Amino acid sequence: MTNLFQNINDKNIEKLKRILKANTVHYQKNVNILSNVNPEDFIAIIDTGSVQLISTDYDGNERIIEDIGEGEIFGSISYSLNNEDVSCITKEKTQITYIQYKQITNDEIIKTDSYIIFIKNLIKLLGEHVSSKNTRIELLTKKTTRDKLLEYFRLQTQTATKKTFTIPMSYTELANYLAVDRSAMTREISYLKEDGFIKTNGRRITLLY
Amino acid sequence: MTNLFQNINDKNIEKLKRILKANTVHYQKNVNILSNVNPEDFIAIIDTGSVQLISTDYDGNERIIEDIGEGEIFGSISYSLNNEDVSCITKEKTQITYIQYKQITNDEIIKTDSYIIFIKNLIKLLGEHVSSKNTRIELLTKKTTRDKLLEYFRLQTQTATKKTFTIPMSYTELANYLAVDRSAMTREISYLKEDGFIKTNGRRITLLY
DNA sequence: AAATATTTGTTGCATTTGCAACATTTTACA
DNA sequence: TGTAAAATGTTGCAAATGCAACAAATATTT
Repeated sequence: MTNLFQNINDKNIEKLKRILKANTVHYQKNVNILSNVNPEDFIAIIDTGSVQLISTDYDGNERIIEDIGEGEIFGSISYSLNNEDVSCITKEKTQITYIQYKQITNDEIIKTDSYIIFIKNLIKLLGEHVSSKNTRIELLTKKTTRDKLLEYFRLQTQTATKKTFTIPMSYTELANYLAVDRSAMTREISYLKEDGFIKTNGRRITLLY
Repeated sequence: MTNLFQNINDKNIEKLKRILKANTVHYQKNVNILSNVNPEDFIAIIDTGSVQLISTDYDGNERIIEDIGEGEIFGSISYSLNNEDVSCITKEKTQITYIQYKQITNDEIIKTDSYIIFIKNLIKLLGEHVSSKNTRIELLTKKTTRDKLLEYFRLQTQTATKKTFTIPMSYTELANYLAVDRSAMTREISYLKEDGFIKTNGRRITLLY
């Protein structure tokens, strides 16, 4: 995962942040932070901690749009607020740096040495963003819960070629991510165990095929 | 929708393309173009025409990842090929310009006047990409076909505040986009008509609420 | 450490959905 | 323009899934 300031030394990061008029804010846990942000286009970088973007529709149903962790970005370039009621809640103590979108191409910054690296990082980061959205769409378009789970498991093991892995979230969150009913998902996981596809130990899953 | 070369005059577009070592290729209809592209990271811009990204899983099921039209971009920054078999098929006669990702920050280009505008356009375009993915995810995470349809209809009318609109694709493609069975979707549309929610005339739909 | 909240697992039941197999209409193209 | 191909509409049926209502196990907080 790319970090917005990777390959830039600390001194230059500070310089960039100053020229970008970056604004760093600290939050406690469970704070709704979007209500504090001015509505202009911005990029937010999570320095430490994590947040969750949640939308609430007219029926009051909450839906997790995105989980955002350390080093990741979010903001108006990466999602539109539509008509929906989107809130952003810190999941723990969190530090966030805000950059106004329009500052990314201000007169001073384009003369800065590390600017090119910064832009490269930003473009790469946005690309990774699209890629992770595509992954979720791939999962969401699977027809059955079983197919969603098996594909999710496959993705978890494909990089490491390992047959055992630990899911990086709770089963409740996984059900949300896959957009299935949690209890129905648990049921399907039981069937997968019965059918000899997997073995589980808490959130640790071993593929038997 | 942003165009990668918007706000740049033709002369400068040519200059940029030259410095970016852009490569323009013409294709006939129904050609699999990804097989002709070298595997290095690239951005592809559709000058004219349109293409469809299709993945085929191990079962032979085809799934439309994305429809890409005039002025839009695709390529290795915006999706990863994973382990899947992704092919890119032209839907009509199509002209595509390829840019190597690494050229975006080459030594010569960063001295070019229109570079900043180009970068701005690229970042905006990538943001719009993420945004459209988010929209689809929002739809895919709705629980029932009815909810998916009603939300899709709402999104179609929200900008124009009109109650009537024409869906920009076939019902077959819409079913794919929403990841539901086509015939079941048709059935649900019938129910929506029965229940007085909508009125249809081909692909022209009027909301009655 | 006790109390509270959250997560996980289970299951009956009703609803929703995919699937299959059509007929019909519309569109593409040779 | 005629023919083939694609899109649309319909419906019975079986399978998958959401929902509800729990109990039990973990985690978190005070």
